[in-house]
Amino acid sequence: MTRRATLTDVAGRAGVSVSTASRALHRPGRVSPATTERVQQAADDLGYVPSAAARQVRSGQSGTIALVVPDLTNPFFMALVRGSTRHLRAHDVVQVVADVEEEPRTEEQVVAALAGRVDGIVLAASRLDRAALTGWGRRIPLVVINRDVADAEVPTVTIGTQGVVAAVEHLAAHGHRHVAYAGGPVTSWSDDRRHRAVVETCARLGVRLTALGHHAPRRDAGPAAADAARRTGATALLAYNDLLAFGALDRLAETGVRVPDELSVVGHDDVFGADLTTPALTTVAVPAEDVGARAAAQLLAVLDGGDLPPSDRHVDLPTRLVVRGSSGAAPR
Amino acid sequence: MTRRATLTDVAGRAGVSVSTASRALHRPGRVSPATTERVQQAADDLGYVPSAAARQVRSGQSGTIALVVPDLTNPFFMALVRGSTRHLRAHDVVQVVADVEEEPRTEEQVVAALAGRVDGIVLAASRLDRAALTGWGRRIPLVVINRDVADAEVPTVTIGTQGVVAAVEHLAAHGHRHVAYAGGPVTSWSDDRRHRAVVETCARLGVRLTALGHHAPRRDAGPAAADAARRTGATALLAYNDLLAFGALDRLAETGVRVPDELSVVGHDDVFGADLTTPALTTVAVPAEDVGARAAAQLLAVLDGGDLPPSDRHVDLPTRLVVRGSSGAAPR
DNA sequence: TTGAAAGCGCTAACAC
DNA sequence: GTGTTAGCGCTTTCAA
Repeated sequence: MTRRATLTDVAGRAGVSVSTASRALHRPGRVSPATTERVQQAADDLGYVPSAAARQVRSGQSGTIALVVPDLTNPFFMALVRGSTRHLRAHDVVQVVADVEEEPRTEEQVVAALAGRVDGIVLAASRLDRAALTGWGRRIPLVVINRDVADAEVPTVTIGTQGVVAAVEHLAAHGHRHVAYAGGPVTSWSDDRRHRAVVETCARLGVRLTALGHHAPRRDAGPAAADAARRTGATALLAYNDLLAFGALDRLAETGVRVPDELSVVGHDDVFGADLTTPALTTVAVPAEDVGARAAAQLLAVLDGGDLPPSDRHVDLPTRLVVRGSSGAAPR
Repeated sequence: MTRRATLTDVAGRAGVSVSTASRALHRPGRVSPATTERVQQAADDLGYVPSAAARQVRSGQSGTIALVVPDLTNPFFMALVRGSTRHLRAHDVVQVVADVEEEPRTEEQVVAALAGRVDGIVLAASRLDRAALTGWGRRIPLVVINRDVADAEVPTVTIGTQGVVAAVEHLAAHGHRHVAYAGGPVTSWSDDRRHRAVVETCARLGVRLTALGHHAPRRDAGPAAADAARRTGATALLAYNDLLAFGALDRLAETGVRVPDELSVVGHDDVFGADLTTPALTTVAVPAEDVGARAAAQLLAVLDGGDLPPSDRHVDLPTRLVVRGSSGAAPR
């Protein structure tokens, strides 16, 4: 592989000017069939691939948007990515996916690196602080998922608390009087919102609630959450997400605690694998693909429509409880 | 959001020339502190973000490579993506991930769209035919994962058959005399290779083998594979990948077939969730992150080294069997 | 139908 | 230390 062929090379080989070559390649019809043929042949011989960058310099548009997620190995974000990909593909927009591995530092760097090469960015569950978020919002079209940047003019897509509320109600209906909540990352807005909803619902139903503090949203953080839950004497454990719940189930099985007989466990997200565990995990289903698609749609709207009607600036998608085997009646 | 600010805007606001502005921003030290300060202030005020495209037109390099995978929702590819991401991040290269959803047509389009905007492409488990592959290999630096393009000069990273061979040996050692193999996609090179290894090992050990034909590498294709396996009278089912094995387990549980007592099941990839099933899935562990990282490394080597020593052009990474509960002694 | 030339945003010689 | 200028690959007037 030597230097990539340029349009000038193609034009030279075909014995025409660059402009003719350009036209032949992109506006067939404005050039004689014979010439078109010659140019295409030359392009083929040379393995010519048009430079998107050069196009972009002229048009000011890259035809690319970026989707930044905190953890690609979390099946929830995969689903989200897929929803976004599909929407964008249908609109001929190339998508860049970046995984920042839950690191705010990395996220900042990645956003900085991406800002100059894409037309807009979707930030999923961003761990950036509000100032950074509004700062970037000034420099490049932004859409955030599961963050509230209400006063700032950044469009958002969030997921509702219907599911967790239903989860608490479900537990209360099965006789649980004491529930433990294993929280997510400190910087997580979702966790904050979810936690509030749980607090409120427990209060309303007269259920005692113990907060177990913050946890990394990963399976390996689950065992500690399970142990903590057991120590509180709660009869049900509500986990920030399914990965955490998986880890809790691991630990409970290991220590011989029967689920749900001795402890009910409820996750969140209904990720791949939630129905593989024994017992299968009761969890909150989130329309992750929709979330991705809506965010992509919002970004495209901002990009070519200019401004979004206020009603569309903040989309909140509903969640719902999926009851499986890991939750049941409270002990005794 | 109006037009994005350009370097000219910044220079204008700071009252200096574009080149000074450029230097102040990227080569502090070659410009007086006072000027640097003014320029940076102006850039900040304007929310200036340098255009990567413009840079690229000059340098001919985008600092971006693409990773194309057949299915992002398959945890195996997620792991691969992560390995690649990490390697590239460490080398300051931005990565574009594209999910082509097992569609050769989509793959072709995506590659075409990406070829002009990235410096190179890693194709994981490409479904493109050999001609298309070599064609693209001529136009842009390419590395393929789990494909054999031996004669063409495309570097490859493949995974070995140690794991499946060990799986067959393990089954034979436990008294299985008849094994069924549920194949992957028709266009899958991995399936072909894996299948051959199974055929050979079975022959060597005097184990009867029934091929169940091709299956989509997804959970929803598993039930049919399970049914087919049962009909053959085989005592063990070797699945092309874990997703297929999960689906088979679903179906076996549903129809009351005990695993492994009545039928042993072995998957491939050891994806997330393989240890969540009951019984946990015996499977072949693949160093997916390594695969991604090696492919990325190869591409970078091609990109800046020019040519790769022949010994490094084709990397084959070893796999190993992980025995869990889903496989055991043959019935009676 | 085709060609010449300008210009997109940026960097790097090359002056001063 | 700073400004002027040329040119990266491409598209698009504007002429011919």
